[in-house]
Amino acid sequence: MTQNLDLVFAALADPTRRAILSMLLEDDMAVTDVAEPFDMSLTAISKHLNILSRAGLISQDRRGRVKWCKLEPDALKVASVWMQGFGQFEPVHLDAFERFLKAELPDA
Amino acid sequence: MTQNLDLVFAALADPTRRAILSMLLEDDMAVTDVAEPFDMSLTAISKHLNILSRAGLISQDRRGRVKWCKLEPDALKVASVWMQGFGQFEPVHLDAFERFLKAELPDA
DNA sequence: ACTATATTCAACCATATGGTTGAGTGATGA
DNA sequence: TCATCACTCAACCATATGGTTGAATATAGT
Repeated sequence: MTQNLDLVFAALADPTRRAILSMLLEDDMAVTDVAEPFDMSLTAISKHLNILSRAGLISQDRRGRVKWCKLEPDALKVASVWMQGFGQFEPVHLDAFERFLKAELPDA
Repeated sequence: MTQNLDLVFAALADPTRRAILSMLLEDDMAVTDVAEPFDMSLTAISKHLNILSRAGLISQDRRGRVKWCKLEPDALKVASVWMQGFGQFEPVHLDAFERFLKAELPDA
């Protein structure tokens, strides 16, 4: 559990990896396409993707020679809930918060 | 900005530092008192506190020979907002979210 | 003045991180 | 079949991280 938080937060601490996550928000992508906008070797991107994968933030599905990367936003929830223990984000009210979201974002 | 996210997420990636933040949730503490429950040198804790401080997650106020550490939960907000860009946490609805919190938690 | 307390500094260590290059594997398609 | 494409592996490098110890600094109390 705490290990998972370690991995998630560590994964998010790198700007390249955060950028990758943002890209995957749009659509699933192949490793080569993920790498394209970065001024960095494919190997480096491959490593970043592994780190994101081990943290559970993405899943990778190899189809033929192409490995498709898919965002797994649920993995952020653990971190999000942890943070809600601080300041104005009270974990007690999570249920109410989710009801609120359902009402506000019916098709999200 | 992105630099700040780097520092905040990196600071949160260590279990000792997360534990320290949880402790400071209760009350402000002196460095020695923060260190007490950990099986680790005072120097190590001092370093952790510096990392938390540089990330803006705590402030340190030296009064005499004692340095008081204070939680700064607002620093988590940047990270929290960033995460809301994923999954069910839509940044667009932040204002509505804050109105919701004000209504649900009048004295938080 | 002296001693104890609170904290930091400096130097060091082992391991992790983020990057590189060059070679290797395996699927695709002409 | 054979070249190409998508990706990974292995080895390496520089720097960062998380920890240690022993000495240093500075305030507080007697």
